[in-house]
Parts: sequence; structure tokens; C-alpha cells
Amino acid sequence: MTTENPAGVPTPKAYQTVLDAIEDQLRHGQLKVGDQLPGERLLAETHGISRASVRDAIRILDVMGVVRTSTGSGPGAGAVVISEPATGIATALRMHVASARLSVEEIVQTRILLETWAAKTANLDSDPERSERLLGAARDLLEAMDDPQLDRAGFHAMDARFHVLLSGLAGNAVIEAMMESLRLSIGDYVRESVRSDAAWEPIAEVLRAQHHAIMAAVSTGQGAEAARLLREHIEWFHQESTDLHGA
Amino acid sequence: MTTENPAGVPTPKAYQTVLDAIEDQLRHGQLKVGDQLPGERLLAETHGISRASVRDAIRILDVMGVVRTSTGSGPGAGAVVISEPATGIATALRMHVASARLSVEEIVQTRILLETWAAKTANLDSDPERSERLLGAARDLLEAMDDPQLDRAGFHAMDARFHVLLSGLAGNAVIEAMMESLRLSIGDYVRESVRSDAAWEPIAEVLRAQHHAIMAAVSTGQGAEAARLLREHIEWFHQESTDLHGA
DNA sequence: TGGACTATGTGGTCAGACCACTATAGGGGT
DNA sequence: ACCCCTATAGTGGTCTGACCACATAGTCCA
Repeated sequence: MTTENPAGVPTPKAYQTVLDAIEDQLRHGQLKVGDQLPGERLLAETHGISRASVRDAIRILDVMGVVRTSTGSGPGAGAVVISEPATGIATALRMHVASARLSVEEIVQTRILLETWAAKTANLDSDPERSERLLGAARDLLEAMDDPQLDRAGFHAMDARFHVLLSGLAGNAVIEAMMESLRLSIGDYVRESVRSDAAWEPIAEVLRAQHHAIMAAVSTGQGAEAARLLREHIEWFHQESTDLHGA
Repeated sequence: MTTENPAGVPTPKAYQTVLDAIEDQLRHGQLKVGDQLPGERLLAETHGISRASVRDAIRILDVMGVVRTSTGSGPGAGAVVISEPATGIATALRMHVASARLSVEEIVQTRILLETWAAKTANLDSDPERSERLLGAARDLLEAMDDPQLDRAGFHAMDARFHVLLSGLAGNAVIEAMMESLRLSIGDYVRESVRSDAAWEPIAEVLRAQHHAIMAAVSTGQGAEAARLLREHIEWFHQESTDLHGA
């Protein structure tokens, strides 16, 4: 991370000890999702470092989406192993968008690549049960989004989940995680994109229609058509929002 | 990250204050790459929190590849803004590979997607100067890799740089960062893949030939052909290494 | 003029304390 | 016997203050 040095070990960070140990235990299955990490005080004593350094390691695992921490006692409290790859990646992406190292356009372009690939690659027959579950959830989301009473925040949240669900049809968790992280990282831009609520409603109407068309294509196994619709859908909204944002 | 709650602000982490402030300054250009962050003690006083909490924020920015920290005094010391999106993403990916949430196969598959896309999309004429610079660097790498004296660690390092350089030809920093992070995240597997040095040399010979062929296709603007060769190249080595690894 | 030394400021680490929170064990009332 | 309610213990979250290693910049001396 820091103070890297190709020639040797200049200043091994204290927290790296714990980090390596935990990564090792994850790799060997000694730690699984749902498991509880030893307490910070115990870890500190075990590895012979201070609790502050242990906390560094835990904090890193936290932002990476590897553990979830909470106060209290009993099972479920403390640091528990989870598995949310998207959160960590999304944080990194968002920071680098902020620093202008990555642009929203590039993220949108990447999203199109991943999402159209997923649509084209999706094989509904390889795992019918899983596919039907995902498609069912997607249909439920579309139905909920048809509700005119739904506010914009809710719409965007469901919209995000819808796209992530579709990208999951290809069965590649890395692609799915990256898709979700891309969505998360530019969530602020999407929310701020259409400023007036008056301008929003007609846009939402178009999005709904596009979603249903995509859904129909995906459900019937027309991967190429779904990919084409997805590309149009994403590019259209991105264009629309940048126009309004600039105006 | 943790203790999220849709309804309100249950337990706002102390370090979040600093994190938000820095992200905001990055977004508004008040902090640029190369700039030095205020000292931890000053930040603590400014935001009314302890130095320990400030350190949490800095540590996060560190692992995300947003800042680089070093001890000492003067310019260049302390926390300096950098921009290495790949490091943070790679750390997250590696952790989730360790926890078996993501598989090496999925990462390789994703890599093929990104890399072939980059090869197909590469437009050498849009920014001839940049393209020539990247291609020149890639040629230098191939030449260095032809050296029979080069050890495996060096070969793999240059191999990684070669592929990242090619993926940069498409001009999408997000894709490039993800490519690099994918490579970094499974670097250990690649290194351990071919155990005996005796088995390595013939493999390296094939890799060299494949690299040169890819290079030729890319240089002459044959994107589709380059993409095809890349896919074969990556799949071949992955197959080869898993075979040997299992044996 | 040049080199060695010192002052200063940086992050890295540690120790110890207190807080808010949560599940649980145990006691008291019914 | 049962239930509620309180005390307790263990968790992460935060703060304070101290010391260290390190790297620069300034100073003093030869």
C-alpha cells in the first residue's frame, strides 16, 4: 500500500501482520462468511501489536467489504466476515472520480461494456432455478417502479438493483461486483443529474418503457437484442442527464 | 461502510468527517495530485476529532490509492495525493478471492473481456503521440522479455505491464485500472502456477511468441485479430498453469 | 566554503482510559 | 413455575498523550 519497496522490506506496517493472517485464514477456509473475528484486544495480544494497529487492519477489511463491524455483545456483534466486493471497489472508484483521475464518461462506457456482455453471455438454461429467481426479482422491481407514487430516490435504487440483477445472469461474480460498484460510484451524479422534478417524470416514463423492452428480450433469450437495447438505454439517459445538467 | 442505516444517521463514524472533506476538496480541485495534505495533528484540530480518527481516514485513502504516506519532513513527506486506482481495487479483489467469493476463473474471464475490448476499440490515430508512446514502451518490454537471463519474477512483472499498456490503447482509464487490478489481484496465483523452473522455460518461449504476434496485430491496427490472439494467449496460459498446478 | 550537527515536523506505534451499545445471566416479583 | 427487569460483561468507537524513526532544513564550527 505505502512505502513500497521492490528491494526488501523497508518498513513493514504493523497492521499488515493481522491483515495477512486474516487473508490466510480466509484462503484456507478457517474463516468463512458469517464467522466472527476474535476481539480486537485478543488479536492485539495474539500478534503482539497494539490494539490501534489491529484496528487499522479491521478498518481496511471493513471498507473493502470483507467484514462488518458493530458494537455490542453476543453472536453477530464485533467484526463479522461478510462478502460485499462491490462496496470496496465502489469507494475506490468514487474517490478517483473525485480526483478527476477517472471520468464519469469512462465509467458509463465501462458499464455498457460489462452490461452488454452479461446480456449477450447470459445462459438461462445453465442454471434455470437461479435464472428464474433473478428474472423474477427483476420483474418485481419493474412492477414496483411502475408505481407513480414512487419517489426518485426509490426509483434510482431499484433501477440500480435491476441492472445489477441482469448483469448477474451471466454468472460471473466479478463482472457483477464491478457493475454494482460502477453504479454505486456514480450514484451521486445520477441523483443530481436531473435537477427539476418536473423534468423527471417524462424521463422516468421513457426509462420504464426501455426497462420493459430489455426485460422482454432477456426473458426470451434474445441476448444480442437485449444488449442493443441496454446500450441505447444507458447512452440515452447519460446523454439526457448531461444535457439537463449543463443547462 | 458499516452501521449503514437508510433512515437517518445512526452512528456517523468520526473519520467520515475528514474523508468527506478531503473528497470534497478533491472534487473541487482544491486538492490535486502531488499536493500535500495538512498534518494529521492539524486535521484533527481542524475537524475537532482525535488524531486517531484522522489516521483512520488517511489510512483508507492510502489503501484506496488516493494518497501515499511517508515519514520525515519537507515536501514529499507526509500524506501526498497520488492517483493509483488499481491498487485499491486490486486489494479488494484479492481479499474476495481469498474468501472464495470471487474465483480466479471469473477474474481471468473478466480480464479477457476487458483486454479484447481494448484491443478492438484501440484507435491509434485519435492520439497518435500517446499511442506511439505506449506502443514504444510495449516494444521495449517485449525486447527485455526476450532476454534469456531474465528471471521469472521479472518476466511476470513485465508481462503484467505489457498487458496493461495494451489495454491503455483504448483510452479508457477505468478499463485500464480494472485490468491492472485484475492482474495484481491474482499475481500470487500466476507466480505459483508453474512450480518447477524446468517446466517454465518452454512456456516462456510460447508466451514470447504470442506476445510478438499480438504486438504485430496491434501495431498494424488489426484490432479484431489482436483481440483473437489475446484471448487465445490468456486462455492458453491459464489452462497450462491450472494443469501444472493440479499435477 | 564545506561538512557535520541539531532542531523541527512528519507519520507509525503504543498504552491506557472511557464511552455507547448489546446479549445474557440472575434476581425478584407475580 | 413463569416472566420481566436489572446488573454485568464484552464488544467496537473514540480520545488522550506519549515516544519512536525518519527526513528535511537550518545552524554552527572547522
